[in-house]
Amino acid sequence: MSEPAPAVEKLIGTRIAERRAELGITLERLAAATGFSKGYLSKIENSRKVPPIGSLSRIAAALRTDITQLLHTPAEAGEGGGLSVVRVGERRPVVRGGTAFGYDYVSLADNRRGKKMEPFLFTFPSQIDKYVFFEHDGEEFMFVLSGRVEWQAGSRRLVLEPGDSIYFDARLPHRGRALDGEATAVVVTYSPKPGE
Amino acid sequence: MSEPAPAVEKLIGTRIAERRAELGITLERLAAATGFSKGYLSKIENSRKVPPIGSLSRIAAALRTDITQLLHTPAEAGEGGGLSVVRVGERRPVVRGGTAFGYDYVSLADNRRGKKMEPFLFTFPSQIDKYVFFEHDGEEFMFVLSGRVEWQAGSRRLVLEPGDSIYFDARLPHRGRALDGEATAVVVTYSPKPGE
DNA sequence: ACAGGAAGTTTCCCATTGGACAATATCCGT
DNA sequence: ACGGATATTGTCCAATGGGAAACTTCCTGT
Repeated sequence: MSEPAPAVEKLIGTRIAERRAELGITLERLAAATGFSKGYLSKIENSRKVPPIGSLSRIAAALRTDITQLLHTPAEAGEGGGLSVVRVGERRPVVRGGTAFGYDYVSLADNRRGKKMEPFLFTFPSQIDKYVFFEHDGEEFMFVLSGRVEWQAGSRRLVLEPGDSIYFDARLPHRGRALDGEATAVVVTYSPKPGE
Repeated sequence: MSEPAPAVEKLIGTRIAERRAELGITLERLAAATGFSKGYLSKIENSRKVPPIGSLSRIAAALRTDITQLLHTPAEAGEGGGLSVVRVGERRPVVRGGTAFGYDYVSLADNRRGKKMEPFLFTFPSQIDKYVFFEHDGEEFMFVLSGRVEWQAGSRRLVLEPGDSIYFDARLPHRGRALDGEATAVVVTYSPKPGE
């Protein structure tokens, strides 16, 4: 039986070793910090043992890193993936939602999975069908390109002019509309969930 | 010894269950896809068992997710403002870096911790001191406001005009410069690390 | 050159755990 | 109530996490 073994696990050891080198600390010090024996840690770094999640978490903490850093995806998403360009003329209106809530917006990146941020070009029309609040996990950034936008987030209500930007926790109920005529803005959202 | 144990592991099960619900597939189908028994998977979802990294990786693959998604530490810190506005006139040049590399850029959000995205207003000058590549963890989004920018990411080199945008894996070595005169762009970076 | 040591590796071993299997429980629709 | 799906739980053996300590290198001083 062949082991195709893309083996995320093989990398963990190297990552830990690299990180420890960065910090310039010895195996023994790491052992003291984590509570593991230096022998065990050595085996881990050389990929002879794979720690369970809990242990890896302790190690990550001792190395002042996040556990996800140590698990960093193997194949560096290389060509094809990794990059997406959207030209002015190539913008495609977002399928889901679209103009549904009275806003027009187009996606500024293709829909490849694993993306951490979701960029949109928003157009606030002069009239909005349903002026409702949005409230979702994650964080949101908006940069006003043109027009004036009245923005409400939480208890605050403010008017944003071109060039103004705002960053907020998307769990705050928020909504916005153009004050006179139309307004456009670049909006980037971050969402902890995979997406979809 | 008491176990303070914030236990990242408790969350894994829930994450998997949620993700499986999203996909609308049954335990049995997941069992078939992963090669594990449905009984075992059930225990995992209920946090009665914690899978080792390799197994978790297989599960993540079957759920068409990344392993890091399943381990992602939950929402930390809620309030404390949750909102920050930067007016056109109030932009402050970023301290670290600043014009160091030949680029001018100002932060478009204050430096509160825990922020997931980091928005900047970039100005590409006509002359750049050191035209070096950047390469860091995370992802990056750029929306060109004015001027023409020659951008290189990985092996690709392209010219972006106002309104064009690009999204890419920041591990790809990347750099950019204004083609004629000056150029400005909104740049938003996402970095998996807490900070620094 | 040799003695001391610090950092890292490997061997040996056992207590713990991963994970299959089958039985049981829960939730439908008819 | 009965059947058929899906989910949970108890049992149990093989696999593994992980410690203790011996064994390497590679210094640095005398």
